Amino acid sequence: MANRTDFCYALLKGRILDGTYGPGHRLVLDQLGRETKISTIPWRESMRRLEAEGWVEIIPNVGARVATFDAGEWARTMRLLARLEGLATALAATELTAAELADARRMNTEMTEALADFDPMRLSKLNRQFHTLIFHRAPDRHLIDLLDNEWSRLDVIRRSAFTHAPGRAVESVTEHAALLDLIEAGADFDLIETAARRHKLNTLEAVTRHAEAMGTALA
Amino acid sequence: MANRTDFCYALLKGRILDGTYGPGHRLVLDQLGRETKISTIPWRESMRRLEAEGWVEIIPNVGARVATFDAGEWARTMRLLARLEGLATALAATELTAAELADARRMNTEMTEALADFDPMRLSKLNRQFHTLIFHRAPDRHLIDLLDNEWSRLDVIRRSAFTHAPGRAVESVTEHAALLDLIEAGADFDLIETAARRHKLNTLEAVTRHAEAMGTALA
DNA sequence: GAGCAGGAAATCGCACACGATATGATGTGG
DNA sequence: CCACATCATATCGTGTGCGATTTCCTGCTC
Repeated sequence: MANRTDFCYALLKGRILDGTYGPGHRLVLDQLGRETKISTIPWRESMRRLEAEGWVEIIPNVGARVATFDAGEWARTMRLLARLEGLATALAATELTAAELADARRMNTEMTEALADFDPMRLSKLNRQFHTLIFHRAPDRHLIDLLDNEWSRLDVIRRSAFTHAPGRAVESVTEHAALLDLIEAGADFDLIETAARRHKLNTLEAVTRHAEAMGTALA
Repeated sequence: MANRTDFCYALLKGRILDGTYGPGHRLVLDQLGRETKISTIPWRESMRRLEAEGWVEIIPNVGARVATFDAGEWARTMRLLARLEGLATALAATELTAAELADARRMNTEMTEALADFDPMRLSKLNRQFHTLIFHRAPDRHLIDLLDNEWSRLDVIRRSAFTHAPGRAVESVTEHAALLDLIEAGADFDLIETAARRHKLNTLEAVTRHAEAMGTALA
C-alpha cells in the first residue's frame, strides 16, 4: 500500500465492481472512516477520482452514492464500445505476436467448451479476456484506459439488467475466429476495424431484438 | 461557489486549458494554498479529479504536475475523436432542430469569412463551436462528456505542437456544408457517421502529410 | 574525482476538530 | 388536517498541525 488514498480507491472500486456496493449504495465518509481506522480524507479523495471516472455520484453537502445506470445504458455502452474497440483492434493487429494470437485462439476454444458446459459466467469472463488481450496491444494508452473503463461499466450494468440473446454466443465464437484469421492474414486496417465493430454491434442487435421479443424495453 | 473544491477544480482546469499552467508545470499544494487562502485539502481533491480526467499527473509523495503530451498525442486524439464524433454526429442528426441547423450553417459561413480574413484563431473557435453544437444533441451524456474532454485535450496539445495543413480549412468548410446537407436530408445513420468520421480523418491525414513534407515527425 | 552516508529542506499524507449545510422530525397557527 | 416555521441530527467541508517521505546538498572516504 503506497498510500491510503490508493488503498481506499482500490477497495471502493473493487466493491463497486464486484457488486458489494450496488447501484445507489450510499458511501458515508464517517462510516467508512470508522470501519477502517482511516480518516475521511483519503476516502473523500478516492471518491473524487471515482466520480470523475463515472462510478460514483457526489452531491455537495449531501454525500456520495454508487452510480446507477438506467436500462438504456448497456446499449449505449455497447454502441460506444463497438467504435472504440473497432479502432483499438485494428491498431493492435500489427502489434500482436504469434504467441499472443495463439493465446487468443486458445481462449476462443475454451469458450466453445464453456458453451457446451452451459457456463455463462466462464463464457463472459473468457470473452472479456479475449478482447482485452487484443486491445491492450493497441499503441495508445489513453484508448486502452477508456476501453478498460467501458468494459468494467458493462460488467456492473449486466448485474442489474440481464442482457442475453440465445444463440448469440455461438455466432460470437465464430466471429472471433474470423477476426483472428483477418489479423493473422495481415488484413487491411479498415477491414479489421469494421469486423471488430460489427462483431460488437451484432451482439448489441441480437440482445436488443431478443429483449424486444420478450417485451422488455432496453433503450 | 458551491464549495471550495469545485472552485479549485475550475481554477486549475481553466489555467491548464488557457495555457497559464503549461505542460509539466508543477502544482504545489502549499503554494496554491497560500496564494488563495484556501487550505491544501480542496486543492488536493480537485487534483484527484483532474488526474482521473488526464490533465494532471500525481506522483505519490512527490507532487502533481500538468500532464505533458508527446508529439503523437495530437494524431492519436484526432484518430479517436473521429470515431467518437462520427457516432455522436449520427446520433444527433435526428435530434437537431431546424433552428439549430440554421445556427450551424451560420457558423460555417462565418468560417468562410474568418478564412478570408486569415484569422486562424477565430476559425478554430468556430470549428469547435460548429461541432460542439451538433454532438451536444446526441442522446448520450457519457459520450458527450468524452467528446468535450477530447476536444479540450486537442486545444492544449495544439499550443505546443503546431498542427496545420495549408488549404485544409477550405475543404473543411465544404465538408461541413455537405454534412449539414446530409443531416437535413434525413440521410441514413451510417452515411452520416461515415461522413463525420471521414471529415475528421481528412484533417488528420492532411496535417500528417503536411508535417511529413516539412520533415516533422508527428507520430 | 567517484561513490556513498548523513542530514537539511521541501513537500506530501493524513488525523483531528469544528463550523456549515441539508434533511427530516416536531410543533404551531390556520 | 394542512402549511409552514423551528429545531435536532446526520453528514459534509475544510483549516490546522504534524509525522512521513523524497530530494538534494554536503562532506567524508578511498
